[in-house]
Amino acid sequence: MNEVKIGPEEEWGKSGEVRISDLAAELGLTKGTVSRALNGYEDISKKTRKRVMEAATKRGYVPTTQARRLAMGLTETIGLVLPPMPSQPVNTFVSEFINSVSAALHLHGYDLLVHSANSEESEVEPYRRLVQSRKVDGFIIFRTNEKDPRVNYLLNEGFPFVTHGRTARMAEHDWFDIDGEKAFRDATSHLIKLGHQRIGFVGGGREFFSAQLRLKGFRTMLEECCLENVPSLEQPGDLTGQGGEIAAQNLLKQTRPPTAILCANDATALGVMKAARELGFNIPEELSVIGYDGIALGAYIDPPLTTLTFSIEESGKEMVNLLMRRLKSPDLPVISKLASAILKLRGSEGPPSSIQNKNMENCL
Amino acid sequence: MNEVKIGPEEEWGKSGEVRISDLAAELGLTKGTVSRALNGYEDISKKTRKRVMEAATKRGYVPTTQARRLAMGLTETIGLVLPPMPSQPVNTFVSEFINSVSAALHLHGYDLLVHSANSEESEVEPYRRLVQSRKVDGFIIFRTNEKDPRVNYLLNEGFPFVTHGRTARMAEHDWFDIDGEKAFRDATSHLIKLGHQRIGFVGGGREFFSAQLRLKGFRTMLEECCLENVPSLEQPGDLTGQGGEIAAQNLLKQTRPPTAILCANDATALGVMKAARELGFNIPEELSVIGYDGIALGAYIDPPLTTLTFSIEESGKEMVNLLMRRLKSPDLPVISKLASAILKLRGSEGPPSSIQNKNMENCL
DNA sequence: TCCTTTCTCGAAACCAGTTTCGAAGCTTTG
DNA sequence: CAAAGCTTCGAAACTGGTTTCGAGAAAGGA
Repeated sequence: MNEVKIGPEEEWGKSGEVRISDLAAELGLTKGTVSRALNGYEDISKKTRKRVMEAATKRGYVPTTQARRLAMGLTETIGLVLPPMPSQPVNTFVSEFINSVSAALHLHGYDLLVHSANSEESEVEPYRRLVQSRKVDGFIIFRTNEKDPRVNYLLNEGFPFVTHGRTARMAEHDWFDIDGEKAFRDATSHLIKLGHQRIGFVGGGREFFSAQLRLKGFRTMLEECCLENVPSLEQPGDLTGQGGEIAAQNLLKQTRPPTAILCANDATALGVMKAARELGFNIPEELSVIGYDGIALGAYIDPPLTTLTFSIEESGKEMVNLLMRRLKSPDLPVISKLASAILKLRGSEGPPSSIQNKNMENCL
Repeated sequence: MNEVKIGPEEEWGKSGEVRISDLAAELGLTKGTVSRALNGYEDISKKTRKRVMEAATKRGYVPTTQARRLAMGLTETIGLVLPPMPSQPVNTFVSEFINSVSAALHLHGYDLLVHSANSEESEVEPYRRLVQSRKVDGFIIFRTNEKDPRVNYLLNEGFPFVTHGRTARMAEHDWFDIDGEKAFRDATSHLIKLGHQRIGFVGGGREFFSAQLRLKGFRTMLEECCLENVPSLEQPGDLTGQGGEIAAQNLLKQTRPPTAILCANDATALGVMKAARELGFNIPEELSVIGYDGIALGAYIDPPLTTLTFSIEESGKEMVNLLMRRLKSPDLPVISKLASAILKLRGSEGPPSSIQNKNMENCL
């Protein structure tokens, strides 16, 4: 019974050793009164409130989070499960994203619980565990697939979450995404205006919905400009540097190689540039390359990589906003937000060596 | 009073809606008995234990984490505060590290709470808040400074933590580090063996202890090989690409520019390479460059960046091991672990164009 | 002055678990 | 057959807070 412990002045140097009951005993009040005084209830006299707050400050009293959350029935924690990392991670999206999400959550009094996926178990298993043990109130999901088991599971549970990226069921959940389709229309258009007519695309694999949308943007713009869509110029890719290398070899060894290659991400673009160098293609004179992600490193290579970039910080903020809204009012209609990427010209693209844009004039 | 609710078979589809009291009521037992049965206490008959466990499985009962942790007086959570990000982050250390730490913690039943530092407040503030609100049992700290306020605060509080990197008070806390001094001795030695005699160093600023140790390794090896330590060849740097550019300009515009530059990290090295290109230095023929960090991207640039690399996964695991040991037995003596980096030759270094290694023979 | 209203706080329930203690009931022993 | 010892479980306290309810005191109105 330490409720009665009003001993002599002990050292209160160490943080977090004062309980609400200690404070109450010291002030001759009950726990409930102290709690209400600190939480701004109206039924506490000004005098008492002041007395309580001063004592709390003096003693460095901070309520124990676990207890508060248990009593209030919430976790104030958002879960983020890291998808399995590529063995050679190239971009800093994840850390920037975590940073931004964490900062935004903090403004709302929420914590970020980061969990790593174990590649040996099902993709949804970490989510299931976090839901069942009630460790989190909601999830931030990124790198969505078109058919995403995580999304299916959480929708089925009725558990709050927001995705970075669209899914087949995007009408049923809040999401934030970058308009990759428009981004690739822009990039394709830029290349066509430079005079390119044979443009390759690398990386439209089935893995990620976003990569498919980028491919779609590419195709759309080709069509709009009356350029033929050559299947052999579309190479799948696993969104890694190595995948880019292989795809570039397939493209550049063709009888009529493309004069420009669009890549679904920067890692791929780096692989493409490497393979191009090895095959003797000068960039950008003989081959233009454009990536997607806006990695900072792209500015330091030779030539600097032209890329599509977007604000990761904004992504994180927006997603947190969507999620907070959902937590406050679970029954609100689903909303989504589409942000745009901008083409950052750095030098890895230029007009093709031999400009022959007769077709274009016919069309436009 | 849902203790008595033994209604007809309802759907138990949604996860986490069964409380221990529901289970107890259904079985005609008390909460305490059910709890003891599930937690392997000896004073429960085999029959009862089996009955309880089967019911728990059938109903999908999973104890509520918050309640369990409150009752047991622990948080089972480790805090990791992200230092302010460089505006142009280049390396993927943070995400890989988080991934590895999180996975390792999970094996011990611990969660990872990731917090971002707010640049407007003191560096220790996030730590103070997490300690006071008792949200974590310990910390993982990385990117230490020699005099590190975070370390000072936690040591003063007697709060458990492990650092990635050494500090001035390393004798007082557990730490893990990469032997950067040895790494740079190796790298310097490698350059000297190739014939370099004027070697520059970029990035030994005061910010990070580790960068100082790298500089120390560089100096030590110069001395061992009887090479003069030329102050103008040591350029400070802020460990960013831009810092590397500026430093390289300072080095390469000198009357007698170095034939090789060692960089305290890869971001710096990329900046150095960029500046060198712009000043017309061919790499590696006219200038060798070596970095530190082993970023995957280094393999894709031209020439591929030679760098010092280490296992981030091992770092994470080891740090978690150290921290778990500390949490179990707070009074054990401080221990530390030093891992080594290996020189990954990729092509950005080679013999200097004009070899003149007369001095070396004198010495060795 | 007495009754009603308002202010202020204590008491107790509650969140969902864990753990200690003691008391039945059964078995073993002398 | 009684005393002693086990086995097994219920009861209750405990973790550290929050919140509801109601009672006593002070203030206001008739």
